[in-house]
Amino acid sequence: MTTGDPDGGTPPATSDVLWLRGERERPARRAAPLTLERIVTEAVAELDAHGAERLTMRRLAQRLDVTSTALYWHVSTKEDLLDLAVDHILGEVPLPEPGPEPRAALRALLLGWRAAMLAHPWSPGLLGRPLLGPNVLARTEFVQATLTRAGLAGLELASATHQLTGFVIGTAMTDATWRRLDDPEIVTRARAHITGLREIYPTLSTSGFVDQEWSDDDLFGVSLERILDTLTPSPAREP
Amino acid sequence: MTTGDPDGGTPPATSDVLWLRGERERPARRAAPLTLERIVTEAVAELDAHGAERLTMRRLAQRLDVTSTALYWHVSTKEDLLDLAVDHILGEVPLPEPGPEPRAALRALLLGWRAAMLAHPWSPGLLGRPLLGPNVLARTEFVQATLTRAGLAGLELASATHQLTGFVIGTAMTDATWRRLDDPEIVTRARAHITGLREIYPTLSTSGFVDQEWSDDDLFGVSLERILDTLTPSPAREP
DNA sequence: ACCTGAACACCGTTCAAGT
DNA sequence: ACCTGAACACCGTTCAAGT
Repeated sequence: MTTGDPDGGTPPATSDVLWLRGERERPARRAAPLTLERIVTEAVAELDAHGAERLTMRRLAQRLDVTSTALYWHVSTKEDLLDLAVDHILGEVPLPEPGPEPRAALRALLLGWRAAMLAHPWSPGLLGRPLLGPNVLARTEFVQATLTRAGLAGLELASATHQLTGFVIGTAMTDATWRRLDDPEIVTRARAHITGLREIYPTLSTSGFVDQEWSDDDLFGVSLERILDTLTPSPAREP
Repeated sequence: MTTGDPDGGTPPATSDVLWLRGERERPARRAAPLTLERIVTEAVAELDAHGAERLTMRRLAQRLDVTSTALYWHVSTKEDLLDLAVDHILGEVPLPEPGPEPRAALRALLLGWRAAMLAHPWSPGLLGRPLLGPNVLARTEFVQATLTRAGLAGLELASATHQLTGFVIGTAMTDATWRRLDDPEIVTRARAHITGLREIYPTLSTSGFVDQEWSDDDLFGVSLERILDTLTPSPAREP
């Protein structure tokens, strides 16, 4: 291999001399080459910044300083890109050490799962496509492996997995809805709407459903413990 | 009030005589007047037929035999229309008689909730907006009222509501994904994809996760019972 | 191999105008 | 009050062409 001499062909015509070329004619090398990874990372950034409805191929391309059509060399469709974005953020979910305590491991994983989704509140709404990315599957594998270690099998195992994943996804979906609102006043209006219909919604308007006595994180926390209670040996609870 | 004589003014000019007007000149009265209700009903029909991504204001208008811009007189935005569609199908969920058996009432309501969503598999994906329609609220009111009747209050009530609604929504979301697929072969391919990576997903590929030993409805059924176990007095179960 | 430019067939929505 | 028609400012995606 020779030293870097990329263009060993005929010398350039004298009409093209480096020192005579204007500043703007310099290679102006792109900050980084366009790769699938850069595209996905930037897509996530755009989604975080402006939400799902504002992500367009053209805006994303602008961010990456290329033509929108250039993206199609790396990704075959916008839907594929969204699938990649979802799996990408699920990669942020830490996989706990598979220690000797299944319950703690499950709790840690599911709290992390929820945290990742709510950190990117556009993500729960994008879960309506087959979740088969490596990061999702790794997390699901972890859940099932841990449940197996806890002694579950067959229908009990399947049901437990169903319960846990359904629960994280469902609550993330509804909780993300409220976190995504740009106008916090809508929450107050929603509350007023329900309490204003006290006759129609007697329980909702008086049960604390509309108050924010407990945060959604608190609620998720205690609910998760209740579910884990039924799946793994648990500390004693009063009936 | 006189008998029907809508136009009591000057008689029509002789150049305009009923019997001389061509067939095509007849009023050609629209099948039905355009109302918000017809719009929503037809939107649901279009969604059922072709899915969420194919619903456009123009296609919907065509279905209703009007201009797309006519819709905007009745509905202020497409998003509002989708909110209406979601609440509309939730109206299909039967509200059980609030009999003396809370557990049976909850089971019936939640099974109905799931059934309605899966009957319109585009709906779970549209749950990312504040659910404040009358039909959703009525169902949520029912859940909370029944739980209250079962003796829950305060944090326990809030957590139970959170668990149940999160669970139905989350599982409906993932189950609808697979029911929406036009190509059933994708399921087989998904299965093959996981079992093909047996080293990476040892549990998933051998636990029955990919087999269809239990239908998603079966899984929902038993999981729901497990959750209800923790919320209401339940028949004895072995530990 | 990788990117640009032009083009196609659409979108949601606004608004003046008709009846 | 209710609907049409034209128009605006976009979309995702394809494809020939450049380097």
